[in-house]
Amino acid sequence: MWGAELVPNVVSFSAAISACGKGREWQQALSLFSELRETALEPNIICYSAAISACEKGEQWQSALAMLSELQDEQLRPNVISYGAGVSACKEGGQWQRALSLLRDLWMAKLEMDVVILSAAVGACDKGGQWQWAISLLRQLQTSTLEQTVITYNSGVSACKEGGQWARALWLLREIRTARLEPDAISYNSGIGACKAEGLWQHALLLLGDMREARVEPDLVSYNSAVSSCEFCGHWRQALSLMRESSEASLQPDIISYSAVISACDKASEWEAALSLLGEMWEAKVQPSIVSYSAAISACEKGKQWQQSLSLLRGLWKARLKPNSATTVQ
DNA sequence: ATAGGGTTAG
Repeated sequence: MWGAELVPNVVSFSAAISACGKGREWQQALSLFSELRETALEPNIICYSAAISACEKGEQWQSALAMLSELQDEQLRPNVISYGAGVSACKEGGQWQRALSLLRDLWMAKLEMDVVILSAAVGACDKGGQWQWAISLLRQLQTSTLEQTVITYNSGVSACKEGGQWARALWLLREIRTARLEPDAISYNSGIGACKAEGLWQHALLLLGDMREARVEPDLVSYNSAVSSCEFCGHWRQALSLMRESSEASLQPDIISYSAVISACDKASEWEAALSLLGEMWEAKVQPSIVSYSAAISACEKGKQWQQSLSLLRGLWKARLKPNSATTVQ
């Protein structure tokens, strides 16, 4: 552009910054922004929003918020788009208080609230472990004139799950229908995930059944979540049988499926089953990870199979996976 | 002409 003696304007800078954001090149986006500052051009709200979004995609919540305050210093008014990118950046960084504070700013600026920014805020509460706030935001949505979406509910179910509020999670799952929306696989999967608590594996299985009945095909995440609830309860046979069931449903068990079942074996001190599953992974061309190895090693240790533990540790090294603190042989 | 934001599994 320079070579052709064409001078980029604010529009070209905005487009370029946005392109960097989409390509996950946040440093590049910010350096373009400082380049823009060195010209006689005045960055506008669109440039700023593109830069904030690039920070968000690069998980740089501090930079995103810095840009948001900088644009206000420049006497520019943030709009829903700038705030939306900011809330999302806070969500990624687990900064739920800051996300809520941006929501308040948006309200104070009398800007129109929308369902996506509210969902992002619910997501921030989810990540920040604030299920009460997540529910409170969801209630705000319900009493507003905004069109509700299943995604907001999904974030809410997930927040309850993260907060260990399984009954509330399942209650919200039911509320989706009350709101005349159709729960999708993610809704059910979050609900199944919420059943990872003492004695709740049967609930997880019931939800799998509910899904089929509602003609929402369980996917690998559904099965893996159910396996995980069995793992939590130490029901390794049930966990294994669920993994087999997923195969029959043409869903190839992946690294997460195997790791969860091997962890279930560990919990039940079933070292032989753990080892056999680890071997099966190789056959299925699923590369074991540090998680699967750790679980198998722990199972062997519980069974006092020191030789096996050592041999697995060596296998870990050979696979060039760094052992972590969970893989110590006493 | 140029900007954007939401959900699930080890």
